[in-house]
Amino acid sequence: MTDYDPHAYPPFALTVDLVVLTVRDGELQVLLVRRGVAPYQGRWALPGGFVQIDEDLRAAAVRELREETGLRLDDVHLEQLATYGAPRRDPRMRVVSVAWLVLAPDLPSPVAGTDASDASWRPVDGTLSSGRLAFDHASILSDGVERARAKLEYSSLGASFCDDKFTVGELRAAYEAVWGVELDPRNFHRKVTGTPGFLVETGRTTTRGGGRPAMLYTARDAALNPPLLRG
Amino acid sequence: MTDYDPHAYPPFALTVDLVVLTVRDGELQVLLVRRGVAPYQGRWALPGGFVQIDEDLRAAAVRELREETGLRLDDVHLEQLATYGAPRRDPRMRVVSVAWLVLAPDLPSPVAGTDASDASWRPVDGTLSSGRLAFDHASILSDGVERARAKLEYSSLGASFCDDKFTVGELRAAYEAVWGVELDPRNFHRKVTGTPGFLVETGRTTTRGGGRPAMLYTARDAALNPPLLRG
DNA sequence: GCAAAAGTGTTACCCTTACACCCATGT
DNA sequence: ACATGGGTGTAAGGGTAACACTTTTGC
Repeated sequence: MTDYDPHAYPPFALTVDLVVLTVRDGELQVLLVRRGVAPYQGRWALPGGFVQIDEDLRAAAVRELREETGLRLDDVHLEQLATYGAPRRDPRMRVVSVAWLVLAPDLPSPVAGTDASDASWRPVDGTLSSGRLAFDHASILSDGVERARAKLEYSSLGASFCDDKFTVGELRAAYEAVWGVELDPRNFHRKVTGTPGFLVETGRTTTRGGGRPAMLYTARDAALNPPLLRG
Repeated sequence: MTDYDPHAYPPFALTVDLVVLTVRDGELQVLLVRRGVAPYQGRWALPGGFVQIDEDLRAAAVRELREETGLRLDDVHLEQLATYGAPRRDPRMRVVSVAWLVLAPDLPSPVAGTDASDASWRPVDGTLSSGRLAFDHASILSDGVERARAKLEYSSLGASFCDDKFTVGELRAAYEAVWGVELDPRNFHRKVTGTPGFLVETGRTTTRGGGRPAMLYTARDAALNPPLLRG
């Protein structure tokens, strides 16, 4: 960082944009809002908004997540994706946007408590191929999907697409939707249950989905992340 | 992105910071500049500077790379790392910084054409353990090193630490320095030469380093990236 | 009983690892 | 001749992929 004249630095507008991914109806979907004003009026866009001047970047992402999607941080995985700042990406003024990747389970009440006038889940494939998103959001979405696909290979993030308690079959369905492939149920089961630190048995089983009762798992061992002090 | 009042958005100062890594003397080193003014006067910091109001983010990183380190984009690998924007990360005002990761070969003229008053290569290990970098630059450096170590596992980026033409032994030395491990020369050779699209033989050999002449390779096949139109 | 999904066993294959061994140069 | 690093051969072990088979439910 170099010296500077505190009265002469150029001012930038700063936003956060959210790539909120989930698995619905067996396919990867993204949460989009419809723009009510120009530019790109009527077009679909990623949810997002301006960062407040005393607000942490992650806090801004969490706030927009709550305001525009009704999701809470406890429910989802949130990580920084990248920052987009081409000079003309917003035709009105210089806006730099820090994009965040959110992986969310399929929610019982889709997009509850939404701030935006019109928000809905849309299939990622059709959205990207139609090329009709506002601003550079198609590029951001593409990067987010690529990141999600890559991270599922070397992390336990796939569980972020599942509910609190889930079966191995439900987890496999999430992977199949994100990657667009079919996985062998037997080998997938052995792999995820055999990887230490990935799944934790709850001791409970379920028959939702039919067939033989399946063990329910959680993604992390709650005992390893105790709720701070307990008394 | 939501609606906004174009006269009411909060203004942010925007900088780029560079994590420039190289391998020197068999260890991973980072390029640091010494701050001449408060705050953190006299402390080491990452090179960087303000983004101009009509400048692309990557262009700002490339400009700072040239101004502060004398490196050209042709010589190095450059990728966005992450964006840091904690409200008090700069005690004077709200500054958000887009950090970039640069992987550079060990240069014959170290840090030529430097803009900063005092710049030098410093071992990463000692720098991180001393905890004396300005601002949140220790955190940025730590993230950059982690990214570099991770990417070497599933990409051919290790060659970014080598000169234009290099031997398998030189490439192995780069991996050993970044990871801090010893690799079996025989198996390493088989692996990198056997991975399609990683190395391209030049047909030339060298005896620098002693021993039997070693084949010289380049990282990419120039024929696959033709200089646009040629005829 | 039958369909459906869960879960186990088994085997072939591939990639990694460890290390014996040979090659081609400088001194 | 010898040291030095380059490069090949080979065999053991671990993980993956393919698939036969058993288990336990709902209907």
